[in-house]
Amino acid sequence: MGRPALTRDAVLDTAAGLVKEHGPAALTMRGLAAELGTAVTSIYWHVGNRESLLDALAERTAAGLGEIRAAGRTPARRVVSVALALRRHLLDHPHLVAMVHERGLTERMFLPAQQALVHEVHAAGLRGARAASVVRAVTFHVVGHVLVERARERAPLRHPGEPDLWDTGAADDDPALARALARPADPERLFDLSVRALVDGLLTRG
Amino acid sequence: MGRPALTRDAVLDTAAGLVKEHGPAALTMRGLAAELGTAVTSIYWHVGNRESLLDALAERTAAGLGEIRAAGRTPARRVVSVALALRRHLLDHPHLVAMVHERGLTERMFLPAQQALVHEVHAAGLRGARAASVVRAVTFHVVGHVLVERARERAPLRHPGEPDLWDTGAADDDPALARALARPADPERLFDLSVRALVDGLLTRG
DNA sequence: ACCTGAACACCGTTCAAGT
DNA sequence: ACCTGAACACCGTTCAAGT
Repeated sequence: MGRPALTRDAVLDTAAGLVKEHGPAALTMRGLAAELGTAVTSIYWHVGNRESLLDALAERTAAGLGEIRAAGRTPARRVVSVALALRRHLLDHPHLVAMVHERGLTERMFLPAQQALVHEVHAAGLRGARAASVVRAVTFHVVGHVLVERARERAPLRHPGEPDLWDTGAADDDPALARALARPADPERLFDLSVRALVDGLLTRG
Repeated sequence: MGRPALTRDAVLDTAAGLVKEHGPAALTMRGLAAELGTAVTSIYWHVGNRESLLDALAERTAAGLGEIRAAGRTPARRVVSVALALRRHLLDHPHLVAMVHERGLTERMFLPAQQALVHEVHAAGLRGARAASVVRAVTFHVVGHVLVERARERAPLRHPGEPDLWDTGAADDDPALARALARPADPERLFDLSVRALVDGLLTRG
């Protein structure tokens, strides 16, 4: 009767739930204790302090990214498909990924994806340090792009007068460009364009 | 005599100093008041609350990025040179830039750089929405790359057993690749490689 | 071994009161 | 118009005490 015994895993589970829903900033020790139905201080016995709780959570999340399968006919397309899948996954778990990222564990998290990329890059005829750089460049690009996207989402409402910085002759004689830059970017299309360009550039260089 | 009158600008100045040195998390209202030699509550009269103080600080920093000059002979090289300069600037002011980024003001901050990029992309013969996408892809890439770099710096000491995930046959028959991926990335070289590839890819596409 | 409440040193913020 | 101290509702963390 009463609550089931409090375990380290139970603490991590409900902590993960809170972070997934409201972000790491919303995870307080007292709130977590309330959710668990225990005293705050019990948590400390099981997981140390808040910092190591978040560390453990990040480890867990980093380990949770499963296999990623490439799709497409050419190596370039297959690499791009991995990048797209990776981006999808990151966007689907924004809070948890942010936590992993802040703790510098992103690289470990991406190990399965990197193995898939290695395979494709080999198929494209690259080997050794050269191939490694390509794999890394692609993962950096994906993570970076998603981070920038997410920052844009968080952006406050546009400040008055900002969009038309591009209208007022800043882009001299190219009104179509001015209009395009005055509009918010379409992250989906932008990502597609840039990974394709990046991968093409990486795979075709001497 | 005594302290010079407390002004909104004085508050922002010393707040900027604290953030620049120790990061936004280290900026407390009480600590700021102590630094200013006033009561905590005086700050509230001048800048509202902590959140709007950080907003104002971000605005300020975003406006502070000056002109960026391109260098090099071909348009591609000139675009790359802008990207390199941008990265330099971001790495030189990590805390302030993080603040701007978290508030989604990065795009505004990069307006001068984007204007330089527009010029070069025009020189490369691209116009309109196509040119706009190239400009955006490059800025996204730069910001994203720097964000990933900075996360890697923050990374804790490597966990035991992690580096050799690549040694133990994960990268089948390419030991040079395995060695390269087991080593930490060289961000300088990686950035150079990836912007060049990206810009090449973007400028040569039909 | 596990859980607890009390206590400490911090936060940001409000408010009534001063000049 | 500007500055103040007291007070409130929060934090994370430690510790002695319970079972």
